[in-house]
Amino acid sequence: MSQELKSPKSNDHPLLDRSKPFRQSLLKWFHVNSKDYPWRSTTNPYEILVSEMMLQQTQVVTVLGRGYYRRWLESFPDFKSLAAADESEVLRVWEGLGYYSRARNLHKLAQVVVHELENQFPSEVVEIESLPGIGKYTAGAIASFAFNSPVPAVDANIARVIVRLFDFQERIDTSFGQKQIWAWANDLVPSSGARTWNSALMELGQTLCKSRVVYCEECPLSSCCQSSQPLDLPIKKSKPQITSIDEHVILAVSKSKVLLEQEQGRRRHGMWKLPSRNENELEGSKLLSKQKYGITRYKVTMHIYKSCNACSRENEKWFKINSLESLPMPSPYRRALALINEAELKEN
DNA sequence: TACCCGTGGTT
DNA sequence: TAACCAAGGGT
Repeated sequence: MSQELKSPKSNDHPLLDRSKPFRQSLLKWFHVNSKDYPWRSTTNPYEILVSEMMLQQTQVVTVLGRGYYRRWLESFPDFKSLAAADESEVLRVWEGLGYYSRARNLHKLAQVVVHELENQFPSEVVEIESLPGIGKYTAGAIASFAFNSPVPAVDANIARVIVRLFDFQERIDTSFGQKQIWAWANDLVPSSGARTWNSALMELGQTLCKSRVVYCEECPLSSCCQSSQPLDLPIKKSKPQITSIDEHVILAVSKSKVLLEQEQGRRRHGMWKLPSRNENELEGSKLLSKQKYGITRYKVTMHIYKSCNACSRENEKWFKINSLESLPMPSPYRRALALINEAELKEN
């Protein structure tokens, strides 16, 4: 193969020859422009872990602006309280953030820390990565942010910055591409001050070196950036096409109770939803509403029918309407339940 | 490796 | 406005 890993450590790259002023330039910029996130003002591994799990594939504005981070720490302030909680309660606090396996993994992780590690979160990046729900990025992030360990942590922001800095003209969503980026990140990270370094690199990607907009005039690294067309990088395989599908569910209300079904599969496992029915069972049922929502690569049209004589099937259960708030429920069904008032009126 | 997993902000 | 995509990880 023509794909050879470039090794900046061997000083064969012009960028690394100037590594010292290069670093100082970024750190100076960060000192002036860094944002005041709550997870940046702590070195508590638990609080940093929670932020990293929440921020996977999720924007800062969602985690902070919609109160998820604050509510989580109020509900589960430490490993012990999280380990002791019911999964249902854990999912309820996570509700609306999506990718619910993150919450279940975080729950499991807390139980491992409390019951197997004597409530002591590991400081070695290899041990951190062995915990449930923790991959290479999150392990590096926690090791550097909480313990200031000199390790890289490559998220989408840092990958984009590095790829443009070195003008890497190959796909990054391959094992080779990933190895190259991590090798560069590893060579860039300073032996002391990794916490600030990784934060700075990340924030550069978040604010100036963005995916579809760049502000090179303001960038502290513009003088050593190798890319002439930054918006063409990084190179990835195009995303799969969106498929439209239909979903048929019932809103069954009786005696101030509503019938719900608990998800069993890999998707939204353990959460409650409006029960699914085959379309042919619903002939004659009144269609209350059609609501669209997206999930992964699907655009779903949810058809909601009023059901007058539904019976509970496997994994289905009646809940008092005034108890629904404590159940974990995916957002589309939470919205659909607003129809209850309307449905009840028609029942009476 | 390719695909799966949610949701909502941004362009 | 629809497409893009965000502090990724698991299988």
